[in-house]
Amino acid sequence: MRVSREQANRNRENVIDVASRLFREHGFDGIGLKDLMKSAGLTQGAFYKQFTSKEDLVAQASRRALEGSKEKWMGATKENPDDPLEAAIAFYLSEEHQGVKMDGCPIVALGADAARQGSDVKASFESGVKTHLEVLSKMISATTEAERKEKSIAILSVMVGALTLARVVNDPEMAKSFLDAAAQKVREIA
Amino acid sequence: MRVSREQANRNRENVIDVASRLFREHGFDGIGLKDLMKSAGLTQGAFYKQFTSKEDLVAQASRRALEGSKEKWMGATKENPDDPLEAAIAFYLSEEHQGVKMDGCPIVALGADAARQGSDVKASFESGVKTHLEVLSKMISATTEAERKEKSIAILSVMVGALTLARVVNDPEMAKSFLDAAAQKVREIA
DNA sequence: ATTATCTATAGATCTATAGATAATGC
DNA sequence: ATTATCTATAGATCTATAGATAATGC
Repeated sequence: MRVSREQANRNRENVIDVASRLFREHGFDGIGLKDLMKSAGLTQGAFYKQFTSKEDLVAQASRRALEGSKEKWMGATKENPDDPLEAAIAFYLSEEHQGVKMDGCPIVALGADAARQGSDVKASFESGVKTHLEVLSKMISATTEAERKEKSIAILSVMVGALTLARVVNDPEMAKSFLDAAAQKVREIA
Repeated sequence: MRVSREQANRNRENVIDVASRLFREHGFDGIGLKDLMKSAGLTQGAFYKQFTSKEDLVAQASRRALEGSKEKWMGATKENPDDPLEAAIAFYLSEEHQGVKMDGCPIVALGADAARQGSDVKASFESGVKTHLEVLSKMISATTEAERKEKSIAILSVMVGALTLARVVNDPEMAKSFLDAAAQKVREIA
């Protein structure tokens, strides 16, 4: 039953990866440790040798999710080096992103949940938001650093807000109009 | 034990009011029917004579919360008829609103939760978001109706996004910088 | 007679822990 | 000898239902 240290580490990383996806899909309170561990190919009993509590996993999975999201943002620069912001708009404000929460932006999928959590979880979000803003700030034009910061915050806010709005309505056309209006304003702000 | 029809109606409305606040504070999954009913001065057993399921209450409490939020937006016009948008900025992008979820914007407090719910809950949010946009659209300038719509969507998105960001970080100064940057951009957009 | 609310409970699920097991690592 | 994982379970909590109670409303 016991596995090697390396395997145990792989297992732990896998649990964090799985949790980072399932939390985004169901919310922190929407999925239990039993199902999480099962999805990672383990049983619930193995959980507490790896994590001190569910909140511990919540914090680690949040960090993981935000790191993955930042990677996606950075990928936009690679995909379209001449206009990275347009590439970011293309993936972030897309109908696909609206539909697929599991692999999407954790700020939108879990922002309301995170606001109710303790400082460990918020620390994961804080450092993730910070790096998002850093990546984003390199995609835009500005004459001063203050302007660059303000623009980055505004753009991330528009995108987070518009995706949130798009996801809470039934009407797909209304949702699309939110994403499109946000895309247009992001271009104007940048 | 039985109460009059009028009292029963008052009780039901009270449960919806209480739920609209406690859901915003704890999330749809973060508070149970027992505590909800207790906060409304009733016991859990009375719940199912008034509601068909917890999801039913979730949908009704969401509608109630969004109506209250719209009222607050409309109050901004009364408070500062010359510049209603500035009044809206003052209450929405404030540190107080960042701190108090229970009476705050349900789109921010419950957006991530609502995205996971069924079409009844989303219908509550859809009609609420629509009316928010209508109120907001009267606070801004525009040459065409399309521009007015786009601006309204962008402004609501920035505000929802910035408040979300402000609530998921630990650092109060960072949070304030999000609210301030958003306020500035909202003024520029309008 | 009807019914809004109460107490009580069924049955499922939640987090966390206990003890057994079997493979690792010294 | 240590320990990662397993099965099993404790104790709390969740949604929903059942049946009793007492006041309303006809």
